[in-house]
Amino acid sequence: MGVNLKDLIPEDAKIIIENMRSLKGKVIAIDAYNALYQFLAAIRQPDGTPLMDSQGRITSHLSGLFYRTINLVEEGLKIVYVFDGKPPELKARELERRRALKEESARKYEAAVEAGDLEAARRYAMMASKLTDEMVKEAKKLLDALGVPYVQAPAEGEAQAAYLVKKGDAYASASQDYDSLLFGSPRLIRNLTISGKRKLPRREEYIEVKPEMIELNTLLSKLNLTLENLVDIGILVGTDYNPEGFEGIGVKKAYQLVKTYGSIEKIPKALLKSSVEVDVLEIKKYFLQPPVTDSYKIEWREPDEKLVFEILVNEHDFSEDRVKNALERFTKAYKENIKGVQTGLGKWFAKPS
DNA sequence: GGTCAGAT
DNA sequence: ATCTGACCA
Repeated sequence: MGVNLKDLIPEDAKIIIENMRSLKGKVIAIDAYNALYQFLAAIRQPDGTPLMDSQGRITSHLSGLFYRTINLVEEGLKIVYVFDGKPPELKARELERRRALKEESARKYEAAVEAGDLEAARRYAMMASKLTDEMVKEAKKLLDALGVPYVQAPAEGEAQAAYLVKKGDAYASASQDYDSLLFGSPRLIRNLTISGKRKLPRREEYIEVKPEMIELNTLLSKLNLTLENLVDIGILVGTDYNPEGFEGIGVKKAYQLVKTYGSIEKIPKALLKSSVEVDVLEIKKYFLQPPVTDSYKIEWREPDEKLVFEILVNEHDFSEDRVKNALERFTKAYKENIKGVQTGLGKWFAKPS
């Protein structure tokens, strides 16, 4: 779920990316869990059935990962995925909340199928989606075959992605969630896709969605806040580490409280009612100093087309023609946009193939 | 979510 | 050239 800062971000703190070319050559650290989960939830038939191979294994996440990665590389972006590690103990309640929600959704899905309500079936199937360890493993395998790098975070992927951007190893983090901003990412890109039509939930309407970038510094100065203030606001409205937030506090009140008292610690306890015990300081510390690692290498390699074929076509029944065509585009894009412009000695010593 | 082909 | 909708696995 992540922290909901949507209504806190002023329109003029968003940079709408009208043309992907403006990101050409930039390293973008994509929150892998966030991307895979969205593919898994969205790539389904009208009745909610996901794409599956002949052995009944779900392939929606692989389809999304494959085609979107190719599109982004074709636009000249240097993609690196960041995978979650072990979730912190602080997240236990949120994980339990999600598990319960999925269980509930699975029940509602069955009921909707029973009632023949396709629309509801699809909605609940989406909500019931569970990204398994096996799916994550398969995704990493595909990335290895494509020569697209990924970083394994020790804990939260969003924190590691933010760290890559802070260090300058990536230009921006990409996720639908705002958490990487709280983890201090200097730039966050949301809606990072090429084809920008999205169906509004519960409506027969489509809206055009364009990628948008939020710069942390711009955001903080527009709101006249420090990063610590922003973290405090996040905690007041609720984060993965205190999903309940505080009673009656949304972004508006949270902003006022932080502005009035200077920090969450100084807000009178009487104003902060919560159904559960919340260790505010621990959460705050987690956002400001999350576990991250320096042991990663971000290098793009030429795709191993045979291996990609083996995985997608032979193992998972993707159409040979489609994969072939997509790989052709990808290899061409790799050569033009990544290989040709990679710095360092690598290219001089690259093995002839 | 993304592709592809047919319609406009 | 852009849009629509069926299909993808």
